[in-house]
Amino acid sequence: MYMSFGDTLKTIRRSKGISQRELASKAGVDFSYISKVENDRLAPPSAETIIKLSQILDVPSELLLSKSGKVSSEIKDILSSSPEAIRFLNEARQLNLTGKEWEFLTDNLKKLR
Amino acid sequence: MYMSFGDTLKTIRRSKGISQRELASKAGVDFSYISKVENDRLAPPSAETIIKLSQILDVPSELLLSKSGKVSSEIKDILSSSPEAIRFLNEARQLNLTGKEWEFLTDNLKKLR
DNA sequence: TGTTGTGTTGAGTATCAACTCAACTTTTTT
DNA sequence: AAAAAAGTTGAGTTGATACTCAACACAACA
Repeated sequence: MYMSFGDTLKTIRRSKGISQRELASKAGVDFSYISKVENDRLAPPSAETIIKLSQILDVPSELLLSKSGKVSSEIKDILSSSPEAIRFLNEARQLNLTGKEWEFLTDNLKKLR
Repeated sequence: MYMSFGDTLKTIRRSKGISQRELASKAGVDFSYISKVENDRLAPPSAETIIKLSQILDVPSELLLSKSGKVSSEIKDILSSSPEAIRFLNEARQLNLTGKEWEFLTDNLKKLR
């Protein structure tokens, strides 16, 4: 069952017992903005704000980032670093890898060095 | 020696013996826009326009995309598809892989299936 | 019951991305 | 040297992104 960005944020926030106002002020945005985002009345925040929210809520940022369709500047950096990295991702796309397979690749990464 | 997006585009275009006006009209943008981009007076075009330009110039799109800092919608798709893919890239970032290593990973990808 | 905390809504704003259009200059060709 | 082609520049436009601010609603608890 698919959960939107808004639903996901709302669920996490509630599970941590923190109000929209508190989350918003810690993240440096208006609380009404959080409300709208949680109800999918506005698009997800910027990658940077999503990362802040994740830190405040103490969840891995990949969770919300992946639901947002936004790309962090760190990831942009690595894609800027080499055409080969982009090519790798394009190849990977055609294989439609599962989460488990990505994890396998992450493990393999360590063996590379 | 580093070449900016603009320099790269200009060099490729000239090597193909095609004018700004011709490139622009084929890509569906104004020629003056190409001029400014080539001289780095404007930021690189959108990922989609970069891909068009690459096709017209008959070069792999990764070349210009990597210099642009832009991310194609295809790549965004795969990052939206799983947090594990994002995690993989973040891990890879810390290793600061070389082009050769990325190519190695691309080859490995095929063995995965 | 009223006031305090929490969530929702509408309308508006600032900044940026990705360009266009018109005028001009420089270079190349004949 | 004149004309045509190619390139440059400034100023402006359009739409999206990423929000804010003020007003209101609702719920709960003292």
